[in-house]
Amino acid sequence: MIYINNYIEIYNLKDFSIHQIFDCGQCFRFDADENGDISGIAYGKKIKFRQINDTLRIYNITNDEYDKLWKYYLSLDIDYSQIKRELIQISNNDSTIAAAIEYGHGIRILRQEPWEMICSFIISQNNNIPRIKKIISAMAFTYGEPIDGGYMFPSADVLYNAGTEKLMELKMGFRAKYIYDAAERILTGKLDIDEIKNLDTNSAMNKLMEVKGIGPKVASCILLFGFGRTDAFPVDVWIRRALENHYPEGFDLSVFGKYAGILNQYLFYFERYTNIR
DNA sequence: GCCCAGGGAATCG
DNA sequence: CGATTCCATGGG
Repeated sequence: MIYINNYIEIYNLKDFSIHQIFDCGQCFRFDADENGDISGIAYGKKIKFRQINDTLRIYNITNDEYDKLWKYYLSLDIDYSQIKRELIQISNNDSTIAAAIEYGHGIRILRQEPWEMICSFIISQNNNIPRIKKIISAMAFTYGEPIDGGYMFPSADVLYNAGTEKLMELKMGFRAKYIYDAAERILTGKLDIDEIKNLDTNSAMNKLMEVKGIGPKVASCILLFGFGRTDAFPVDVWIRRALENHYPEGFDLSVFGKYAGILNQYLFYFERYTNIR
């Protein structure tokens, strides 16, 4: 893959760190290389990011594509400074929340592709990040359309036609039947991406949880990272630890409303990388 | 309620 | 080093 002066640049970025964004457990198809650049595939395109201070260079896209797609993918249409102020104000200057926001100052929630997120977070259950990445990579390599520099994430159609036994060969174990069920539901219309987009978050959770292998944690990850639902609050082991450690008396999630999911990411990243055990 | 599924990473002794 | 634990969900 060669990028010949084929890039755009964004200047004066605030609340934006490409390394934090791609290292907070929301995305499984991007990796840092030895230069610190981050490359991967999304929306059927291989792209590469290079950030130096408050300038971001994006290789392999045009300004027009940035305006139409990648700006939203990176949530650069959202004022995170304002969201941070609101979170701190709502929490009455809670010291943990302030510290978590300070620590993960450059995190943004990516708006990724819904079907890929459904599969990715089904695969993620009871699993660790290196292996999740391997399985998703194998799915793309084996069943995805080839593009310049890699493979697209495969459609529900090809995954369904592969069948559970062939999916098992990708080392996804007992999750193969869950992927198969999700693919079947997409093909038969029992699960409709556009319908989910129009449901309120609670109804969308329930709809997603009709799929075998999707429980509350996986459903809220899908909504947060694949549908831009920043009110979804996935509770995984790190969030559970964060809440137990810092709020032993209990934590009132409801007051954070539509930004609870963004707070979730600050807390996750803070707990994951600052607290040993 | 409890254990297992399939596997590799992380952590322990 | 080998042994054990971890991980989110559903089914027996």
